[in-house]
Amino acid sequence: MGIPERQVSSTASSRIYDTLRQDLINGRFTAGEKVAISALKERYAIGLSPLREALNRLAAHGLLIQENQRGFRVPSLERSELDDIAEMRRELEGMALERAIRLGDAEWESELLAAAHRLKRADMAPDKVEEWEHFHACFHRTLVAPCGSAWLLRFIAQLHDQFDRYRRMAPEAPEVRRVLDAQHGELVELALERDIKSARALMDDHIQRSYQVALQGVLSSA
Amino acid sequence: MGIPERQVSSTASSRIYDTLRQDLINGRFTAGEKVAISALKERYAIGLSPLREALNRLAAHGLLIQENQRGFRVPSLERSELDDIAEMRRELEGMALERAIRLGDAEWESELLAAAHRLKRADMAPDKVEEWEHFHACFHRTLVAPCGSAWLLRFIAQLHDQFDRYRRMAPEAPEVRRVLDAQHGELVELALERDIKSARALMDDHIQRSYQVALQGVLSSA
DNA sequence: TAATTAATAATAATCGATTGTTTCGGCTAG
DNA sequence: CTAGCCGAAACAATCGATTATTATTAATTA
Repeated sequence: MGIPERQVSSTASSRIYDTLRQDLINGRFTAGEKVAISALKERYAIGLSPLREALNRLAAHGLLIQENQRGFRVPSLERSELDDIAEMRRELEGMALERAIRLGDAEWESELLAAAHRLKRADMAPDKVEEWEHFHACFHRTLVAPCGSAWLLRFIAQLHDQFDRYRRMAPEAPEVRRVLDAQHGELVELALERDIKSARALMDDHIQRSYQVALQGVLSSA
Repeated sequence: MGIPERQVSSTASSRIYDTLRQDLINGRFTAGEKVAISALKERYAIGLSPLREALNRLAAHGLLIQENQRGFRVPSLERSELDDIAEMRRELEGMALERAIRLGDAEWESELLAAAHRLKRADMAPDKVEEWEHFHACFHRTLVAPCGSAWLLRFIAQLHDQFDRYRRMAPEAPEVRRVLDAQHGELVELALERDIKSARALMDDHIQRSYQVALQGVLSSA
């Protein structure tokens, strides 16, 4: 009753894919280590076939490295790669934000306000981090959603996954965190005012600061 | 010999992946149709497991659409999607070309000249199209190769796959083809002269013309 | 001793069979 | 007629076992 929901059915493949994706982003695997497939099989209590299908997908997304006849490895964390990812985020999210501000309608404004509010209210306490991360990802996705390009959004999502691998590895930086949180609100304001130039500049600064935080993770573990 | 050879071993998975990728790009599957897995199994004489792993990878790359419990479908060809892909190509390849011209060294210049020459000499006769396509892809890859961003190159490669699905569906246009071929040579000249502005403009025009050609494929089949 | 090869263990990849879900055609009730 | 409900057939997903390849260790030789 109620909603005639589609998408009720999932598969073991896609469930383990989601789980592994989260665990990879959250750094629950040591960077650079080889993935022991049969160990995963036990750890997640899943069959080999769906597991291997998920690993193949993750490799295609760049969250794993696949080498013929020798399985999968977790990509190592390299400063040069973080630089690349951050730089691409600046370029692509800047582009997307500009377009979103041009194309976004009233409905977008509402959803953006809602997403920002959810994020602001979310707690960052250790046991609530997952929830905060969810709202944070949602906010950034909503911000650029009406950019008009499915491919641009796809690339940005991929870059976020990569970036978060680094960010979550980094030590906390409360004072930067406060600035970043404030910027979320400011981004909404500028978006509503349709101030493209300032919004892009702020987004650039936002990513740059996040980058600085994430960088500590690479530097400390190197 | 200097280089220790790599990639000697392949797997059934990656072989069928390469084959299917080519066949999808070449339009050997009807756009929008459901993929009959067991039919592919026969057609390519391959087991279910490697086949499914390949399909999962292709879906992650955007060359197939995966729906839980109902297998895989070949994406349909939509004008709006072609517009998106072409626009993204303009943005990303323009960006990459600019950086490549800034960063490319003498070795790059040599490889670029070589790639352009191979392409020029390649025959476009029906039975040699595969070879021409190979050299064409190589040329464009070489052109932007030293841009310094692995992620940018990855995105561009993905867009090329998508774009080519449309282009190869389109009817031949010999007079546009001549212009496009000439532009390859001009792109090399401008790159060697390090004329960033003109090179970007020409690349933009090149993609725009290719887009016009590819568009005929969508319009005629619609 | 160091290098090379042979034997063995570990594990990645693949196969064949089974299970579970969706689709489709006919049937029935309203 | 038409909407809804079986049951059968088709097909996607998954499992358990097997094969092929790589990694490790021991043995052998220069």
